[in-house]
Amino acid sequence: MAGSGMVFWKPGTIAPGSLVDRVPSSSSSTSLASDGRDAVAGGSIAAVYNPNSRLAIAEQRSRLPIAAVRSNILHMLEQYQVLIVVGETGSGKTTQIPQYLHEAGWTAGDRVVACTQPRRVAATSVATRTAEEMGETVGDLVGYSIRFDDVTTPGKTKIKFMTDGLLLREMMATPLLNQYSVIMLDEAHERTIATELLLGLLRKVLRKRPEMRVIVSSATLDAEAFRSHFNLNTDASDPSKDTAAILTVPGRTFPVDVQYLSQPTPDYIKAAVDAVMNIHTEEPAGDVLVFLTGQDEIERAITLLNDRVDALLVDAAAAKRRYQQQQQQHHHGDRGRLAAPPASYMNMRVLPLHGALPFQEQLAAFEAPPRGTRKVVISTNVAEASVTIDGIAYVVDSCHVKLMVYRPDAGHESLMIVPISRASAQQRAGRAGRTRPGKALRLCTESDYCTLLPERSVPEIQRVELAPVLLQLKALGIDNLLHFDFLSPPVTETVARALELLFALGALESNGRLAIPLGIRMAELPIPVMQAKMLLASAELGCSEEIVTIAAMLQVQNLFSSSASNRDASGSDFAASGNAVVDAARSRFGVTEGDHLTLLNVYLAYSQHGVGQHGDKWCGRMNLNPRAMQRAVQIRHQLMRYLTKFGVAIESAFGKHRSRNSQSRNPSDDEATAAAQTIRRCIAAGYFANAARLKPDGSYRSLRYDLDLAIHPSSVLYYQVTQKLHRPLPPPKYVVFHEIVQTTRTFMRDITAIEPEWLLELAPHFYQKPAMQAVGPSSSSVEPGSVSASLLGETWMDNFAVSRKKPRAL
DNA sequence: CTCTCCCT
Repeated sequence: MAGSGMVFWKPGTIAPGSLVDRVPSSSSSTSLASDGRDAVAGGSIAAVYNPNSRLAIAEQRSRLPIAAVRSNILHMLEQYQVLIVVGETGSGKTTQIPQYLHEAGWTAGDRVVACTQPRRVAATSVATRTAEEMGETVGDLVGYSIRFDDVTTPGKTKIKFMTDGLLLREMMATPLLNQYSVIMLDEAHERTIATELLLGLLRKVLRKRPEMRVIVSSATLDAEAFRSHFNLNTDASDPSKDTAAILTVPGRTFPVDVQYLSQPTPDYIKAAVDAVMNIHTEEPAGDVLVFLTGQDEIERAITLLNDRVDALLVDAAAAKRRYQQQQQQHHHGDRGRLAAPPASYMNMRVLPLHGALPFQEQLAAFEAPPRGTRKVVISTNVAEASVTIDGIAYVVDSCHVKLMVYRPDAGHESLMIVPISRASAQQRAGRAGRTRPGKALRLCTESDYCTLLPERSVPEIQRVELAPVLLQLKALGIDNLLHFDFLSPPVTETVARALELLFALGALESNGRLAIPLGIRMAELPIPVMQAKMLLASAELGCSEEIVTIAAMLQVQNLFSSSASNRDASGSDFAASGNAVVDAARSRFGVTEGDHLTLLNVYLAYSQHGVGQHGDKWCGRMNLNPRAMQRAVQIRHQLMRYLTKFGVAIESAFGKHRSRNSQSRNPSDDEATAAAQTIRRCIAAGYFANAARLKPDGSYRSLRYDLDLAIHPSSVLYYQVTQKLHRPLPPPKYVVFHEIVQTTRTFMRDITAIEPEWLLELAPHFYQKPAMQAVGPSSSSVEPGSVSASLLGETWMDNFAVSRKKPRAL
């Protein structure tokens, strides 16, 4: 048999390595024949040394469901320019189709086969697996390309896995994607924005490159929509002229028995806990995966579950004692009826899984439990598609998800808990059937499942703010957005809002064309549009050094995190103490100017103490997430390269304010204040459209859409203006903010204090002074921010305040 | 008194 220690080589070539452990056997020679055939067809594998056993791989390859349609795929690609492959999970399409294409000669010459993935981990892991199957090292014949990690060799790499967003970026440099002979859009049914745009753009490219081929891998539900999107045949009566076709490949997963509640539940967290306990006491061994919507729900469920397990163990111990006593009495001649021996239960290990967890704690959810222990992973949506946990036999699904939805009527995003789609529910249930038959319980009634859940999820492009998307399209030469072939057209009002913003930022001319060079540069920068504007404005304000750092820091999430040990040490209540630790960590770097300068502080401290030998320890003490910081460093380098490309000098705000003699010493307080002011002005230059003014009641009002806003509790300003400080500071009169998120209230996140005059100076096209100034001193003699709102009342403030000009119709 | 999840 082909053990994993065996070594095989292609017949007719010189075998590499030592002969010591090479034991020919009859079974290996038969399989070598089929193996050899593939290798010859590939034409590029010279000698093969594969410690993972090339033979076993060849057998596995030929057994995959997709292998049965290998020749169909290759033949259909001769006839049709676009092929929709409907392949259920486990069909092997992702790893096999690129290999088939390579073997069939689609990579001859300089040509490359590309396969896009919605996620970075998928691109890397699938590349690794494909390379292994081909007996290659990743980066040679098979490579991958994701942001900050390009593992390909130009001229040598023939099969390239990449994120969909990166291929979209490549189109800016090479609009016809000339190096690629075939592009496979994998997981297209997920409808990420990048895939959505690629679908529209490739339709154009295919007309100009008749020799090119596109493969779209999709779930059943969307296949016909993809086919008609790409089919250029207008004559429905003559299918022989079709240019796109659908091919269905069976999947290979195990059956999952799906069950529903008999009654709807008012509390799916409690229902989930009941369900897990039921599985634990009634069902055979096998791990459980529970889908809830967020961190707080997960922590609540964990507490409830651990209590229930404790109670169960106490009960079981008591039952065992009673039973033993009964048995003893029985032996002593008591003739009473004997109870059945009490059930003995496995141990249970309950683990959380969500994005805010430190990396080490995330890993715990993937570790196999000890023998005799049942693992229960309580997860957010990450476990639906982004990661796979081995050994799951039971799924408990709340049938809800937390979703960010842009609301054009309100002009901001909303983080809502909504029912999932039936497509999502199927995907979640499938997580129980990857290695053996499984069971799934949906925490809703079957009739609610059929009537209340939508068939499929709303594509991302229909629920996000569109400014970056439209800017990208403009930069790719799509001037008339109305004529672009969106598979799912975006919401008209969202388009209007986005164009309005792009115009206000100066990225678009009044005729709707991309402004040169500002619009092009903003499109090139891989950051949100307001930050791109801020970064480019820093060139004129002389603070690019600091702004590039702030821009990089704004890109990373979960900067602060508290490890389990921190939480345990600091208090009894799991969730609350963890938050307190994070709050304390944040306040350590906090400055009164707000979150952007706080982020700058964090970065400066990190670059002094957080790198090198004891760097991670320092991060641990500061409750900083080292991976997030490393990513910020990478992003900062990338942004620096863009600035260099644009010819922007790297200047420090401190350099500007420091006198010639004082280069060596630390800046004085005055100098620091002046530098901070320059930086805040620059922040306002990018974020001017997101400005808010303090009201007498202590809340804020946005200038653009007249919304009532609150400071998000993650902001240093929240910390400073509440009783958390020994002596709370007065809240700033005017602020700009990075984003609005509506959850329990409408919050501003990432906030910086500004002066209102800056809005008039930096964005005179956007803001005006009010015509009427009823009461109080003239605006030029008194700084508005210095006037106490509570003293003078809101009417005065309103009359005095800077206000938003009427938006210009586009 | 808060943090679904991806991507350039």
